[in-house]
Amino acid sequence: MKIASWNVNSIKARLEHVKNWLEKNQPDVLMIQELKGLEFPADELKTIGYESAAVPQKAYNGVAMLSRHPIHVELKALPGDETDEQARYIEATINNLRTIGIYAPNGNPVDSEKYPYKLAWLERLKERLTVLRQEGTPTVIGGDFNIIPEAKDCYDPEGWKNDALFRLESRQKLRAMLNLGYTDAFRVGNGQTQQYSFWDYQRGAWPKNNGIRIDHFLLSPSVVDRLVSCHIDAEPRGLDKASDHTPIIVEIND
DNA sequence: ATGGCTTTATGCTAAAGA
Repeated sequence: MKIASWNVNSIKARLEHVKNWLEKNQPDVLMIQELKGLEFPADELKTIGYESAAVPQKAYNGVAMLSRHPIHVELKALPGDETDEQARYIEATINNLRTIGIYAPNGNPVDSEKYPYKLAWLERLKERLTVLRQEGTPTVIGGDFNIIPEAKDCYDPEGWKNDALFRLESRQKLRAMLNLGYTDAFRVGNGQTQQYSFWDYQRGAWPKNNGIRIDHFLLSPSVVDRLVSCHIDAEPRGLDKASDHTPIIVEIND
């Protein structure tokens, strides 16, 4: 089973890229982040073989789950705060596997209310993952975590040390989730390699390879045992009118 | 350079992203 995640930075602007990538790579599941609008092209995706479930929001955020298999939606919001209206979470069951797609808050600037919102959101995510671990539910959680796990995941760790994506509090939230028993799938088979999933549109970040690794897959223990591979496909970042993120793909045995 | 691109909004400038 091949599961992918991609922050597309507007599904409307990136639909052709997404369709082309799906037809070439044929994943069983694609988690999409940053739909950036209320319209979702479910019919068009259906014509190329993908069911979909979307949690859209006007102008900002928005996540979706695409699958070649039936999707049973479990949750369309992250539990723990009824007042949170930002579309950042979708949880489903596909092929007896719990699949969760997330778009974690950015959190910048760190002296604004956005940073405590980010940390509180990540704490709620940790609480949800705790429940799933206690249940023993086989789980794959993927998406844009907006967290740089370690220095080797950033082209300039010193320059990023006070950014919300690399601040110690943000990294501690990710580590707390790993400490529940989840595994960063990318680091299982890629050793100490420096690979990135995001390159800024500005300052020639892509041609200079000034990237950061912020899109991740976390696997519960029984799913790690089935892990075949996890890789980042940088090719779509080089396309004309590209998203600033590129897909990450995890493959697990059936 | 507290933002050099890119996208959405019923726009003609602002907000958000990371």
